[in-house]
Amino acid sequence: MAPAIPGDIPEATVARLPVYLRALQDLADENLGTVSSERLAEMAGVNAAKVRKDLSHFGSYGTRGVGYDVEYLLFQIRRELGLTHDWPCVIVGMGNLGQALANYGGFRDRGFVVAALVDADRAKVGSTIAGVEVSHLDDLASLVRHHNISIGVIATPSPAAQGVADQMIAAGISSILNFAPVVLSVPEGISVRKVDLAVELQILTFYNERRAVVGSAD
Amino acid sequence: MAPAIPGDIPEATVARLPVYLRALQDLADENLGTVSSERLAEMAGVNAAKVRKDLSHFGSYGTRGVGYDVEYLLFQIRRELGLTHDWPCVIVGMGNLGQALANYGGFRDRGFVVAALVDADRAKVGSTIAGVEVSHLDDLASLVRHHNISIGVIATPSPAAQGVADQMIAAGISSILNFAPVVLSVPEGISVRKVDLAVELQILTFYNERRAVVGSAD
DNA sequence: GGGACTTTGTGAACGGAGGAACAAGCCCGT
DNA sequence: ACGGGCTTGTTCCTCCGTTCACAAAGTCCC
Ligand SMILES: NC(=O)c1ccc[n+]([C@@H]2O[C@H](COP(=O)([O-])OP(=O)(O)OC[C@H]3O[C@@H](n4cnc5c(N)ncnc54)[C@H](O)[C@@H]3O)[C@@H](O)[C@H]2O)c1
Ligand SMILES: NC(=O)c1ccc[n+]([C@@H]2O[C@H](COP(=O)([O-])OP(=O)(O)OC[C@H]3O[C@@H](n4cnc5c(N)ncnc54)[C@H](O)[C@@H]3O)[C@@H](O)[C@H]2O)c1
Repeated sequence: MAPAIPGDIPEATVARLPVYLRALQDLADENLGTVSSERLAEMAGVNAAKVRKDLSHFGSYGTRGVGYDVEYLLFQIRRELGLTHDWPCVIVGMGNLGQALANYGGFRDRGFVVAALVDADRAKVGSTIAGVEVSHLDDLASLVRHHNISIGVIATPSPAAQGVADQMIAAGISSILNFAPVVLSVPEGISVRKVDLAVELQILTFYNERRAVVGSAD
Repeated sequence: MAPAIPGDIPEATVARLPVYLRALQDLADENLGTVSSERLAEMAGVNAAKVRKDLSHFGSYGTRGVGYDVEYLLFQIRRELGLTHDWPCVIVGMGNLGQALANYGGFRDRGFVVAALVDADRAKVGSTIAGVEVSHLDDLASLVRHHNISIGVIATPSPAAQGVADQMIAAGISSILNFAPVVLSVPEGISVRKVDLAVELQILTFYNERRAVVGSAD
């Protein structure tokens, strides 16, 4: 899961940058010129010192006594995250989840363009979802090359996930977002992030159960 | 995001239990009687020592020289996670994502029963999704009481999320899984977990961009 | 029954992340 | 020009989590 050696930015910091980014976009929408680390921290749901330390990894973007320039900080974080250009993506597996993802406008808004949709089921190939035609898995490599895709989203059933990942990597994809509840094995240099909803729910039940026990002990 | 004081189990351990659980279920399906920490670690994608230390928090469930009894360990982890009984859930917001979630069989399989579906749009209320009738948001409290729901899933647009969360909490829900890209503020004692796909993608682009820079420097 | 082998459970070292606190630096009003 | 008041950038300390390494404990086979 942990991507190889990232440089010198702590992984925890990287994971927070998108949260700061979203908060800053809200501030920009309200035409706020500057923001203090305290306010930004509150919006992001973290500690103010953490915000300052995170941002200091990239240089001194703030002004003492004033705060951070919203627009400038937005630009810097976007640059750090590589969001200065769009990222073409391919979604593999156009079932329940794949279709919901394809129809979701929130990706496009943030610079993630659904360039291709892929399924192994010939019955689905040829149909159009969210304005994009569904291609067959066999064409994955040529789609990746043609659209210069570097991000792959896996929304297939679990048993197919590893095979799809292998094909993605063979085609040149280096970043994978995996929704199938399996641990993918990938070579060095490939980033994988996994979203597993059942895991999230199970973590919730752990604390729920604990609370019940502790609560009844009062 | 971090749930209050959980007892004495490290948060990181809790987050790994569901992963072990899934691996153990696979082993049980193959009729494997015992498993070593090393094999389990490999399946879960973690370090073997970590597996042993995690499991040791709950007592000595293994046998030296042999490993862990798969069935017994399954039972213990299920018990720890509070998965000995089903958990009724409510999904609020039956758009793209909400419908995909409602139709997803993987929840039911893991003991999460979609007991109620809710939307604010009167045009959607009354329709049936995955065998469950969609109710109006106004009926949330009575649904929660009637079905004894303790888990709420938020799949509404961002601006509605905080309001929905407040209503859930007022109705007695104590665990929330939030898909809207906002930081929810909730009182002490309420667990919230957030799934933000755009954040995941942005983390991937960070490392992708870095790799490109490092790669070209070779 | 005993010795070799396997694997757990845990003590200790290590590294990274979080938070408090403060000096340095900047703005503004006078 | 200068002092008062903010807010950053950073230092230091602490804590949590990871990993190594090994003794304890059990199995298996002869
Ligand atoms: N739907 C959800 O809300 C949800 C939630 C959590 C996790 N997931 C996970 O996401 C994955 C997809 O879920 P779903 O509900 O969309 O399933 P689904 O069965 O509705 O869709 C799966 C799709 O993948 C296609 N497919 C199968 N093998 C393929 C292959 N080798 N290459 C390309 N496409 C292939 C199928 O034709 C089908 O269209 C599953 O792993 C599931 O566990 C889904
Ligand atoms: N669709 C995806 O793949 C996806 C991916 C990532 C994140 N999200 C997030 O999930 C959320 C839902 O996305 P979507 O694509 O399903 O949106 P959508 O617009 O398709 O659906 C939203 C639904 O919520 C209902 N709703 C609005 N206000 C409500 C309220 N106060 N109470 C109850 N219901 C209400 C609407 O009637 C609608 O049915 C959004 O916050 C989105 O950012 C979605």
